[in-house]
Amino acid sequence: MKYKILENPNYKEAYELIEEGLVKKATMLLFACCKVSYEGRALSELDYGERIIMIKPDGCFLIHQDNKVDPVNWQPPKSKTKALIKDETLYLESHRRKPPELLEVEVKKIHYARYNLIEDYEELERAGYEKDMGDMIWDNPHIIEEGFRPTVREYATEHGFIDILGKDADGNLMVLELKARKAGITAVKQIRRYLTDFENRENKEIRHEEEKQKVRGLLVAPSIGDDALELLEEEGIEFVSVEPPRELKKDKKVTLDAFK
Amino acid sequence: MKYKILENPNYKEAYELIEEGLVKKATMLLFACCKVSYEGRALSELDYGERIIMIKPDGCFLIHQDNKVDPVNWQPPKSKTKALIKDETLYLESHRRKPPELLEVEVKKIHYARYNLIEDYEELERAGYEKDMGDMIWDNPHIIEEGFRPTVREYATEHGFIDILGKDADGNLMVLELKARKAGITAVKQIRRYLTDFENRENKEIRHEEEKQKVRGLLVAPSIGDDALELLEEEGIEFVSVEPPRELKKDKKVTLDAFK
DNA sequence: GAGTCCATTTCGGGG
DNA sequence: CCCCGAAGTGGACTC
Repeated sequence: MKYKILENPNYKEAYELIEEGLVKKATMLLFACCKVSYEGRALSELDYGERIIMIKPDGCFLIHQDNKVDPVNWQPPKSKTKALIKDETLYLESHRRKPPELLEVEVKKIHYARYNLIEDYEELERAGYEKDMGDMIWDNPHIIEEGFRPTVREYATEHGFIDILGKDADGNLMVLELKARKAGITAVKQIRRYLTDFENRENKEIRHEEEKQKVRGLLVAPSIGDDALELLEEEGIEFVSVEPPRELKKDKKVTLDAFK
Repeated sequence: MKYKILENPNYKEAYELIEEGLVKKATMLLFACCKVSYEGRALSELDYGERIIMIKPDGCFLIHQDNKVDPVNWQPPKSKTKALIKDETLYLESHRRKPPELLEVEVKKIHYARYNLIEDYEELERAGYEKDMGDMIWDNPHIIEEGFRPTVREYATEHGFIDILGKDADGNLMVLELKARKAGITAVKQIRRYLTDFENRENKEIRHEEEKQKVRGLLVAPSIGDDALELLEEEGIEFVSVEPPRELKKDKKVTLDAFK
């Protein structure tokens, strides 16, 4: 059987449904009045109230209140769920090994319980992220400026990775920091630190070869905040406005499929 | 009526339940085969598959696949949900004004729909966070060392806020950075920047008054990573091991209630 | 396994 | 309203 549903089951019926759902690696949905305690990376208690509990076949355990996007308590994938009865009361436990974390649910009244073997073979197609911007600029460097030639992506410095490193038409080094959303002051500081690192390295390794080579810092983002703009100008860093690409791979596939 | 439940409703019945649930500001739970598209801060598409949809009275709209803690698509609180029928098909839309974001769900088959007016008046009680650590140290400064006197919390510097500022028994300034979890290299760098800021200010404003006053940087965390420890020793910053307090306010309340 | 960084981060607090 | 920073961040990717 691919699913089972119970309305207002008693604790024993609910227990059996949950055990069955766990064995079948089904997705479970409970609506119940419960009390929750968590101990692990932190510690929490939640007194009795009606909540929605979701248990997924990957081991996720979610408890949702009637507000917020995030669950009030949860366990991540690969956690082990157990159901048990003690003193005529149903308890649920979700246990994580590393780091050790335990979520305990005391179920006072269960209004609804179901499990389903869910059929979903699709994955989310996304666009408009920093990585997409990087891809686009790598393939179309003229977006930044004519003559720009990107050479390295994710170039490692002491303080982190430079998104794109390259040279301009005059052979000057260019350090590009990409942001898919409005850039803030932190992004400017980030570039400044990269530049410092890079210029230090410059002085040590390359300066003697190409004395007049400059290092240009560029912040590439759809827009920039006022305070960030101020700091950027002080620091002599440049800003280039680029929108993150809003094209799904699926759309590209369609184009490619046209050749078949 | 405080709830309504439908098994395998047709698109029209489901539509009516959802409309009713929206009017009553109920919490809704749908299990349906659907296709999802999102456009807003980013862009995404998700082809047909069975998912769990949760609509909360605060305007949250969640779509969960059968894995992961996070929903595959969502809208935050205060979003406006609409249901509509077009070509004998049920559509759900969740719209956010600022920033403009739209989530569209085309419902191919609805297996289950319910709404409930949820009764939950409890809030999560938590402990073991950075703020709790700050409270504890503020109230019990000897945890750091004998003679330590905290003076300011969240002291503003150019690069951010110093968690706790104070003086030691000899009158030296102490800059405390708190971490509720294992401290990494970033925490050490953070302190180093605070110290730089602070010493600059020192030189300008205070140095002439108290020439021999030192500034001590302290990283306060339950533990520290190897690489972070190395940098910390190089920088002459001190490490103090403190576990975040694991006591819930409720426990304190119980103590207080004993006086009534 | 640990470290690093992005995210439609979410969420809460302060100005 | 925006800005800032913590979070049981989660999740993907690299080493």
